[in-house]
Amino acid sequence: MKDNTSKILIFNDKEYPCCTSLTMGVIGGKWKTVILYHLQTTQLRYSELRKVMPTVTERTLSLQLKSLEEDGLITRTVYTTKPPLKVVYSLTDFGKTLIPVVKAIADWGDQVAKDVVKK
Amino acid sequence: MKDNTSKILIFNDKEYPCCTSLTMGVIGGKWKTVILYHLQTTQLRYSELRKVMPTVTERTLSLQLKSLEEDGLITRTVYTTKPPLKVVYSLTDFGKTLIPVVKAIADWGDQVAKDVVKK
DNA sequence: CGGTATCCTGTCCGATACTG
DNA sequence: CAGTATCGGACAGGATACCG
Repeated sequence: MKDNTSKILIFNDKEYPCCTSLTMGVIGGKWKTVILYHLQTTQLRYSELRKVMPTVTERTLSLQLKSLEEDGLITRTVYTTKPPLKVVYSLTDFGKTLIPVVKAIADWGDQVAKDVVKK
Repeated sequence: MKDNTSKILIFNDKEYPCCTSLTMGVIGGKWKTVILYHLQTTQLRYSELRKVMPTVTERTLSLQLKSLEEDGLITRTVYTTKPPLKVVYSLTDFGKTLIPVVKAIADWGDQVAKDVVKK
């Protein structure tokens, strides 16, 4: 029997034509996997994220963090009421389900890279 | 001892600040993982790729295929000299090293998706 | 300290028409 | 059959300055 239908996948009200494009919709973009990579084993403050990702702008980092939070992958916790603020980001349980994916992505990048040390 | 240097990763003459961003630079974008996903187990003709990816435009499919070919992940083989042409795309050995990554991405997408069948 | 606001740029990608 | 040419829109992301 011929199947003239096509299956659409849905996550957070967005439609995707393929399971891989769904995942890429969530962790795609230039910086999201980098953030998740650094949060794999430890929580980090905003300023610590900036240190390990020196080439991202504040605006972009802020937007990407907000997007990851909206998708339920990370949590933002504020530890002070008055400035100086202490804000910490960490993976949620749902975010932790992405660790195998992030590891696979990181490992492949490691293996194929020629690395160069810059001052 | 303090390390004031930062490591830059290089692949195909492009620089990346992190092993994950390198991989995303290669398989990022809206369609590349979808193409690799469909080529995992079998080679496909151009028209067959169009059939399994009905929502991508010809232009974009063509560009993404060329990009994947330039990065050495797929090969393009022409089987005829006169029209109608027969062109087949398949993973290279190097492209096959990405299969675990594509699988991890696809599996996660599968697990979190709610799927809907559309006419 | 941990962000926003504003502005601007590049690039990705879709629509459509045409070709070897 | 398997693409390319041309055009244009949307949006991701950078630069910089400022705010609670």
